[in-house]
Amino acid sequence: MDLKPVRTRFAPSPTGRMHLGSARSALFPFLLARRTGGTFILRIEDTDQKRFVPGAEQELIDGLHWLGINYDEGPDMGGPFGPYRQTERRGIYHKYAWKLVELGHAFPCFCTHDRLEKVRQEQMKNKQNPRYDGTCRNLNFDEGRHRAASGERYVIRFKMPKEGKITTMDLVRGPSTTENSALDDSVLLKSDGLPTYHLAAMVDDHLMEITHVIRGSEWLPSLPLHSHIIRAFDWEEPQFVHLSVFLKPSGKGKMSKREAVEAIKDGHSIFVGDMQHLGYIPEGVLNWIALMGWGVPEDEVMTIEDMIARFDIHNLTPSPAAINFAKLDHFNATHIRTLRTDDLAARIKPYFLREDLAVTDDRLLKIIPLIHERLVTLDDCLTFAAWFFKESVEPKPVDLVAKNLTAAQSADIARQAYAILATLPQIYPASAEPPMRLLVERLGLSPNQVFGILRVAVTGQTVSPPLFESMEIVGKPKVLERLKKAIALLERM
RNA sequence: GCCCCCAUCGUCUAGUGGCCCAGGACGGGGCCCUCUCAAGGCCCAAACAGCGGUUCGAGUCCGCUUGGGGGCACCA
Repeated sequence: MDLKPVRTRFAPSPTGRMHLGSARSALFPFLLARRTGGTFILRIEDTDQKRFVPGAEQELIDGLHWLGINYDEGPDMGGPFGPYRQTERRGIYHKYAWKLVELGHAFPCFCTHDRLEKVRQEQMKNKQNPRYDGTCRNLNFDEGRHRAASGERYVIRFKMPKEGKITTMDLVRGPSTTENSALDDSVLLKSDGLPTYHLAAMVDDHLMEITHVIRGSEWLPSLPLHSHIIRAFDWEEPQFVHLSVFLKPSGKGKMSKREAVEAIKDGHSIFVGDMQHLGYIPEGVLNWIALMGWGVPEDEVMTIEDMIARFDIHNLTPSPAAINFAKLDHFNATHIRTLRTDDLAARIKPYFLREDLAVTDDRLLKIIPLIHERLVTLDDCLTFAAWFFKESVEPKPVDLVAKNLTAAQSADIARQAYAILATLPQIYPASAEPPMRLLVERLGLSPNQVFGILRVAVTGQTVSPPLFESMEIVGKPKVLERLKKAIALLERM
């Protein structure tokens, strides 16, 4: 791969929540920039005042920060090519739009919305493609400038050539040729003075010296327009890469708003902002996102550093990718397993606190080794270990009855276990397990039956970390107290 | 309706004309380990959308069909 330092960007519009697609649109240009020792910038494309959502920009910034996708220039930190928020660059676009008019590649258009709408209806009725009808296309330059200066409402449209064709280039799909006659006189500058995406993005990418534009494939159809704009200015064209879209898990279509909300009920989400709450760690989420649309020949479990070292545009895949939450769980669990004990403890603690459990660091550190490899998401720590921080547990009596045994028999076993454990100075695996196994043998039962009773008695649940290690942490007095309670429960059945 | 893009196991993908009776990962199934649940180990099932070309030879190149996705705004 060519390793000349590149300048790449993530240019979201603050119109909603940050989802997987946005995250990947940020990740890949970030990886390319880091791979080549280049620069990655964040630019906010907020030229649509109607769809603007307050707080969306902050969610974007928080999301990037959480994922570890750090940018070198952006609205919150500045940089040599600022400002990085398009509404703050209004004057720039105005200047360039009129420059294009001067160059004969664009024209001011004074057509009203109503008239254009009627024309469009007519065209649709006649089964024609809806297009601008060219009314203002050949307006005299001075007249146009005069009418605009006198306060008449206008937009500036690109003057698309009527004939000829243009060949565009996408790095993962190769060249593509389009007939100019299929293209419209698109609006570049809106009547509110702000640019459309087509103008703003091209101007900014040029001014900010972007070398590689990595963006969603929804832009592919307008690439010919973008190429035309760039060539009209006689600018150097950046390399374009269009990422495939994400499909819903079934692979049938994009995920709808409703389906996105549905997913959260199953503990899954397509929104970056929900991930932490759901117990996902950035390493897992990042690995998952990276592998959708990127074919990595080597080991698929990667840290962000691995990704940087391996990233190559030529391994990007053009076909749409279905979201697979099972794979997210896999990567999350795998990355959790690589965490150091103290790191995991720090990450897990908030989930206990969230449930108002009295966590102590000391006990938490002892518990981690018992639950570490059992965690798929961080909040799984609650299902395995919440009981460690409770004064008492409330086992269901039926759970205390061992398989193929009666309540009375189970109670008797519990009494015998109690008697043995009570004689020990302390309870820990080496002291408690051998005598318990002897008991199992003497009774002619399976370890599962006997240990099962003890597990439910001590932890209050049928699934738990290893029994004797758990007992050690809880301590002898509590173990005996809980056993006594369990015996009482069994006797009452 | 018009334009554009895509097409290998259920899913994400490897594969750039012979190394492929197609490899890996997730998920699924089985076995082992085992105090539950995990983790780990071993094994199994599972795909080149179809049809025509090109070629000595095609998953790999070309065309068509089909299927899927995206776009046709003073939204991005």
